[in-house]
Amino acid sequence: MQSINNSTELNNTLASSELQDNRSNAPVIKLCPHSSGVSCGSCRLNELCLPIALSEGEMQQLDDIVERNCPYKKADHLYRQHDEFKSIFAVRSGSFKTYVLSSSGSGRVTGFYLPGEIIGMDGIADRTHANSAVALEHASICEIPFSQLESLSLKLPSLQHNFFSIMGAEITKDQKIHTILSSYSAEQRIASFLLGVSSRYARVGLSPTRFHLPMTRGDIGEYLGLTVETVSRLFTALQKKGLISVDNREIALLEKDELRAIVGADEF
Amino acid sequence: MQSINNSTELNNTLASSELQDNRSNAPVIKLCPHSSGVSCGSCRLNELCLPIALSEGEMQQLDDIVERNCPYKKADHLYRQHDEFKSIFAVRSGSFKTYVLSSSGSGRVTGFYLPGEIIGMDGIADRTHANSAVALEHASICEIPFSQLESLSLKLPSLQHNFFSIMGAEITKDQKIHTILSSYSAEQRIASFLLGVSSRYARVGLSPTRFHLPMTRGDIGEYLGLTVETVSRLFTALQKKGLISVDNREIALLEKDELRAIVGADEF
DNA sequence: TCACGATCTTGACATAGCTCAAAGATTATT
DNA sequence: AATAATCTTTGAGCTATGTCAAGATCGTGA
Repeated sequence: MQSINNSTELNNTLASSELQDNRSNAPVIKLCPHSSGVSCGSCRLNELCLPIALSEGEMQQLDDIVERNCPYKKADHLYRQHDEFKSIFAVRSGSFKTYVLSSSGSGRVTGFYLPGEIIGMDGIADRTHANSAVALEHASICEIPFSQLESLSLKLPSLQHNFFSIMGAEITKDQKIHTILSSYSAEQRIASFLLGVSSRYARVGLSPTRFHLPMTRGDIGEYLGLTVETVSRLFTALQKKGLISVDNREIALLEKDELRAIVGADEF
Repeated sequence: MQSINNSTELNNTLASSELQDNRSNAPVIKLCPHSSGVSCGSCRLNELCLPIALSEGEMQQLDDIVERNCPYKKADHLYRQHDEFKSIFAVRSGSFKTYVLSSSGSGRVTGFYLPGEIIGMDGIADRTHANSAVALEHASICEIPFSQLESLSLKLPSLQHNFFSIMGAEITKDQKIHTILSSYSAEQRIASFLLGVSSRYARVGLSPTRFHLPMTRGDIGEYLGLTVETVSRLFTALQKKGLISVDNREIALLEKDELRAIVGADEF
């Protein structure tokens, strides 16, 4: 079966320079040097990320505080619940989920993060992460130490403005999920979820109609307040209706308008 | 029946000076003068609001951009969905709810805002309010024009820091509701909601065990993803168990520990 | 390559919470 | 004070989704 995964494509494209650099540096001392040829200025995501509309000089100053870490592999944690909050992270490639462990053991997924999106803002208020964040696949990130971001934001009005916007977008997104969880049927939740992933892939230049889901059905269920079984059944049902095609985690949206109709217009 | 409402007390205390000023100014031109004797420095909420830890001089600069508006009466809108975003608002007294109108007519409540809390951050990202905000009772607010807040934040590091924290707290709060909606039973949602309201009243110095709910059962239901009937039944059930006492909207939490046990420890 | 664990699917059944309905209580309006 | 409108409670039955169970499939590491 031929893969229609385009998330992995992006992943490779963006992370390859680092991966190669690291592999060729024989003596393992510092695997992920700060200067691995990647900079905000050269990053294809820079128009979607923190540096939007920054001048060359401003971007350079931001570059100086960004730490570009080793690639993460599946199941590696970026941080864990209750860890001290130090940085926020921009996803460069791959994907992450955030989750909380309920006292009853079972975790609940609170978010998925794709390239160009920012993780870690749950720790800003009380300096402690309220979630854990874990890679869903090979992934790379840019780490931005928060105290330095604050200092730099005082000097660069555009940066402060961008960060306010990014936090505002997170708030708007979370409130939208609130509405979804409090009033949508299972079918509406799944349709809305697929359309949401679609537009987030579109944002980074990937296909909005054919994509790979990096998360399990179980993750999706936890995120949407449904069980694995319900998620699975609905994928099957939407496929039978001809609105999507499902091949394991490869999804194609065949009838976007009908999906939109399911969630009830005024969205997407 | 004697009222155990203490929200109204706070309401009166905080808003009285303005109310009186306005009534005594015969010619109705500008009902709510900027200088009505209230300032951040003299506000009893200043330790919970934007000015936390600001110096005298800094607070004065913040004061200069704050607009203290006419009191709002029940059902008055602060802003409506799709309105241009211009300001954020600090609740000085009374309470508000935010809601979205689904295309199918019925609204969904996305939040409740009590004294000392900030409304309007849903508009920061795309300069348009994603919610409507409406007063649940007589209420007064401080309006902070966002562009001026941004400018001032560049000059006052503590103010920038506070606002980042406030936005971060909103994000953390929204993610917690996500967990509640995606995994709690109706009884857990109600218990969690009551404990949440309790600690928010405690924060502003009111009783955490006896309080008035400014919202209807219907509002609570929309907020928690339940129907009015379920909310009503659960209030009755919790009262029968002796955990709370309910007299219309006057609530007393009789067994907080048992309520905490219902939601499952590690909260509140 | 094989085998094991994780993930996914499907079925049968159970139930929490929804819907519909109607009456009582509270609040707002005239 | 009377009336209307809104809000709240309670009951009875229904249904969407959860639970439990069993197989099928996929991916991974030996």
